[in-house]
Amino acid sequence: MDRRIIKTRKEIINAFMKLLKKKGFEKITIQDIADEADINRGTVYLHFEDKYAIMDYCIDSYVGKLLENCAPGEEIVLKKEAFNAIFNYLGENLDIYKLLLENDKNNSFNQKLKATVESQTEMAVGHMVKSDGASAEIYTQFLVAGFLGVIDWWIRNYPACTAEEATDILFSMVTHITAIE
Amino acid sequence: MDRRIIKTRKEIINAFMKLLKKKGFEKITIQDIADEADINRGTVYLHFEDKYAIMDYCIDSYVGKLLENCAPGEEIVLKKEAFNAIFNYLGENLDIYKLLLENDKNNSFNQKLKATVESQTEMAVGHMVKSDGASAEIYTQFLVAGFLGVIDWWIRNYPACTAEEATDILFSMVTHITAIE
DNA sequence: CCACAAATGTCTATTAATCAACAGATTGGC
DNA sequence: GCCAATCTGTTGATTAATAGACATTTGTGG
Repeated sequence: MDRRIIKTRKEIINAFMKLLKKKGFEKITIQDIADEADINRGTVYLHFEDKYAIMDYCIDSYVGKLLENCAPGEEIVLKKEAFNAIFNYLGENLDIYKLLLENDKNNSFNQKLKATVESQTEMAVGHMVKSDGASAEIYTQFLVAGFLGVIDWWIRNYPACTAEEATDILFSMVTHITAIE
Repeated sequence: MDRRIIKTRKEIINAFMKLLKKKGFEKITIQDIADEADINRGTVYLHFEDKYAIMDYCIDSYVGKLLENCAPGEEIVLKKEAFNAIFNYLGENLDIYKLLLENDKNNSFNQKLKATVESQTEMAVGHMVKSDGASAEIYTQFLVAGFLGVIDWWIRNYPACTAEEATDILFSMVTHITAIE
């Protein structure tokens, strides 16, 4: 892709995140973003409909970064190393993810994360428990919701516990559940 | 001026200075600069004839920064605060100025600096010593050359002495000379 | 010494970003 | 409420940067 597009988009989201931190979503104007990014105001409109679209794009890309940084192309959940990688990565970039969650009124973050986690959990559950369709699906839904719930809580309430503690407790619950059979 | 020009030029000189530090002037290629700056190679040619022009531009702009940071619009030399400001600024950005001097085969740095220092010294000397034309000019030339020589030595040999020591010694010499009359 | 890779300098067509101007919508203070 | 200032969303003309291609030059290793 054209370098200019990549650079401009990066500048916009950097400016947006900076402003999100400084004054909160509601007070952000397109003008602000253009000024902060040092680009023409019209250029912002070439890339995004409005600031809601920018917020959405941010969530998208940061969820993407989280996933690709923690399990590039492989199964994400139900492996202890993967859990650990996720909590560690979140810990290192906590300010960003906290900011996103706090300003995410539509629960987009969880929904986007769920899309990937769900499909990969399905596969993992398919391998581990030999159950008929309905019961496997219940396992899956329970695991996914539990996992996402803990992630959400951990980000919002850090430092309620360390990444290691979160990993250990979460993983032990998952293994107990998948061993019920 | 168009933002794009400013940004691109900044990216080029940043890349150039980084490469100057990493591999030295001779080994730098236009290709390198384009890669490092993450811009198209052709774009470099839109702004500069060759890498010598970039080097020249760097010296120009860093001499400019030095001057405007130390005496914005006023007389530069023959005031203690000005001396102090110059040495302090140089000290804070020593890596850059050292790099420039070490790679300045044409003595451009001194020449460019001289242009400003000379004209302002002339004025200062005109006020301080009541001499006829020729003798005032000798005062001026002596002061300018001495000043530039100390600056050059100080940058190349830091930390031979602190900014404060350099300021004090240089200023005491200047005051003794201008008091000869 | 030759071959092959990399860098150069230049070009064209295309695209993204710019500025400036606009009328209409919001907002905050008096 | 109203005025002024700001922000919005869009436009059109212009300019800078892009990718890609090209023939040429440089320079390094076999």
